[in-house]
Amino acid sequence: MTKQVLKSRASARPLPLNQILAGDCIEVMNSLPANSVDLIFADPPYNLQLKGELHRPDNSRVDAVDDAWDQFAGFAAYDEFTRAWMAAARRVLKHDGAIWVIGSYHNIYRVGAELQNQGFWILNDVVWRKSNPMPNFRGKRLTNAHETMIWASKAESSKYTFNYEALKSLNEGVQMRSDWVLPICTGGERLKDKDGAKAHPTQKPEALLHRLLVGSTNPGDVVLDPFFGTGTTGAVAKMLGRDFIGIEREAAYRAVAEKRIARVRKLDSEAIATIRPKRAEPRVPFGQVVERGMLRPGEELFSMDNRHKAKVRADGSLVGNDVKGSIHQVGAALEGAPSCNGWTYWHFRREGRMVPIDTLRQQIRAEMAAEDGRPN
Amino acid sequence: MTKQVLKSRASARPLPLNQILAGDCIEVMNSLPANSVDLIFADPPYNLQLKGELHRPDNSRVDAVDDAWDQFAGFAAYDEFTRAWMAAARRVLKHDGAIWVIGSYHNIYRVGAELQNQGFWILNDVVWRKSNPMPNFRGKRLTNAHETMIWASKAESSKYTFNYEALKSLNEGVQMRSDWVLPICTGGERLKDKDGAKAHPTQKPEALLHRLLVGSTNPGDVVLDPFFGTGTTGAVAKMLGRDFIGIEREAAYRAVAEKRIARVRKLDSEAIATIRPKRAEPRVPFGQVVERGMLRPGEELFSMDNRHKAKVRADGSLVGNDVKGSIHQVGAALEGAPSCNGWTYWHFRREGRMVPIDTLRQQIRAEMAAEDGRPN
DNA sequence: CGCAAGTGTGAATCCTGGG
DNA sequence: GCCCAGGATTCACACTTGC
Repeated sequence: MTKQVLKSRASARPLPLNQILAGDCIEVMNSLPANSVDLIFADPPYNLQLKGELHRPDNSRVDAVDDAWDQFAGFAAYDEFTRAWMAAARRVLKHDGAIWVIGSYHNIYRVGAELQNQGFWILNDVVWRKSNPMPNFRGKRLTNAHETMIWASKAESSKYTFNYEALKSLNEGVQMRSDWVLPICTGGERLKDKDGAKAHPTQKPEALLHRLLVGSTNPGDVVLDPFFGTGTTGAVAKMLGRDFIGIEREAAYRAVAEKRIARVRKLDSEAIATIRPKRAEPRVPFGQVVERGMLRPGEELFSMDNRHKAKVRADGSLVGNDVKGSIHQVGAALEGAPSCNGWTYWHFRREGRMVPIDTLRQQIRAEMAAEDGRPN
Repeated sequence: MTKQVLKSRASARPLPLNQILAGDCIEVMNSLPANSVDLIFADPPYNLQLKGELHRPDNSRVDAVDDAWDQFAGFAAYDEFTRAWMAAARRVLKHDGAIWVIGSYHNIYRVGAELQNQGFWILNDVVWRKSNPMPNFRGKRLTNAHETMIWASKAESSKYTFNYEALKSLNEGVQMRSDWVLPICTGGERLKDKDGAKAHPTQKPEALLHRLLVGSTNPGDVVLDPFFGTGTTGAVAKMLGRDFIGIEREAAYRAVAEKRIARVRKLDSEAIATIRPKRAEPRVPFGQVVERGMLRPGEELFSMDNRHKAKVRADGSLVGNDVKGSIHQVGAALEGAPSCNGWTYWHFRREGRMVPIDTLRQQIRAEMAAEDGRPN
């Protein structure tokens, strides 16, 4: 049993969580409360030159195009479509929320420019580098071996979610880059109709959504996908303990997605949990180290290279070489640096060895965690 | 002596070939005859919009791109700038010509949309994946590890130049993809002032231009670079036997570029010529050795017993004693053998010693392992 | 001389909470 | 909103210095 309609926001209307909503995504999004979802993943139609696939927001069909003038009409119609769905998405998104949009060179430049025009703030563009792309059969161009994803917060001032440590961990301890090498969706993951044909022409690999959701959402966040298709976003969101809202116009895709997501089992919370960043640790004033007697007033601290020293004072400040202030301020002043992390800069002597004072902070934090009964 | 003013077109005005023209690129381009250049490479300002200073974790300051030429009032101003230079470039370009524009997420979406708006026809977007990008020091986003290049013909109907076989040969028999892994410009290639400071903040690597010009121009073609900077385009064009026209506003950049290009020696026509190789066993592409500058086109390779030699060409093929082909094919032909492992057969001279080219392959493999050995 | 260790640096939209 | 201060944060190379 998944919760279906639970979360309510400032708006009185509840969110239809973990459901696939039928209909045109613009209309459906406009029926949702404003400022209510944490992340949007959008995989809009790429088509500019494909005949008969492009519709205006009012569902009227755009005529096929092939000459230069009609090309312009094609772009104008696509831009209008983009503007409309993106504005609707923007309204639903929380101020601190973010959006991902995936596309190819056919549409991504229109999309990226419109994101900026609407006030979204691009955080990165990410290249999905396909390890097994389709070759260019006619040999007239380069193998089109990648797609582009744009990651943008709702505004420059948004406090977007970014799980830096989790992605670094996914990347064997090295900071995650903006180029992601992943195979396209094939084999058992690729959904098929009864007759064996692929259920959706552009099904995205779950690995892509996995990395994306781990990196830019937290467990319990609400992820909206206005072009849901066969539900890769929903499947991965469910697995990772995120809530999703899918919107899909085609009944056939909705049916496939429903079945698919029903089969997905949510990972247990231990598996979902990721490394907690240090920023999330409670702040410990250096004065507490002194108060608790872990360091005594008058004791001397040393920089790692032993070139600088300072004396601890009763109020938790330091004094060294005529400089007084916090552990950070004195360290910065002595080094002539713009800033300094005093916790890692200063060391005390114990049994002839130099120990960073950060070990004392970690001790205090461990005690605080034990008191709260909270896992560290 | 290079030819200076030779080619004339339908227009009576001659083209100022292999020169660096001073001034605003829009005015200068408008002074050139219409429909006269074969390729444009444009590296316009990215409009980075940097705010404060940034320091590395070791407190050293990042030398940011804060030059006046990258300052724009906003997107509207940047769009107007883009529209203007692109229209001027379009006028100068032959109907069957093409354009490359490089940028980052800050500007590339504006650029790509305007390309389409002006009627250019995007052929590919190419991702330059940097093997050694600057990290994201604060851990707030993904490492910005790539830049984007858009390749577009003047119109959908253009018969653009694409040397499929040459690029395939550079990639040792495998179709060239839309993602190119190349290091940023450092070391001896990076131009410095007298005081050791970098001469230009955003100098592009020659390997990038090498691949681009081999793939999308022919010898004798005219390449226009309206944002010439310190002249990477001109240097590579000259080496590869293409003519260039550079436009640069800053006198200091022009001076550096002049000196740089004067030092470049044009490869002989045999080295420049590209071939249609028969299918070679794909392994590590020998072309990468050339692209990365580990061996220069024109350099001679020798058999271990010194009885045979061959010359390296720009597309990674060899020519020796009227035999042309891959390192393996030429070795086999010269030995009268049914087959030959070119990697162990061929040697180059360094400091009087003969070194097998296989050491270079091992070097590349080590780098590739470092890049791809971990999940990206 | 070689190897190890240390230093410098690259198109970057790079912090956050409390008062 | 602003100001202030705590304190968190890096990868791949090339080059230099030291033993």
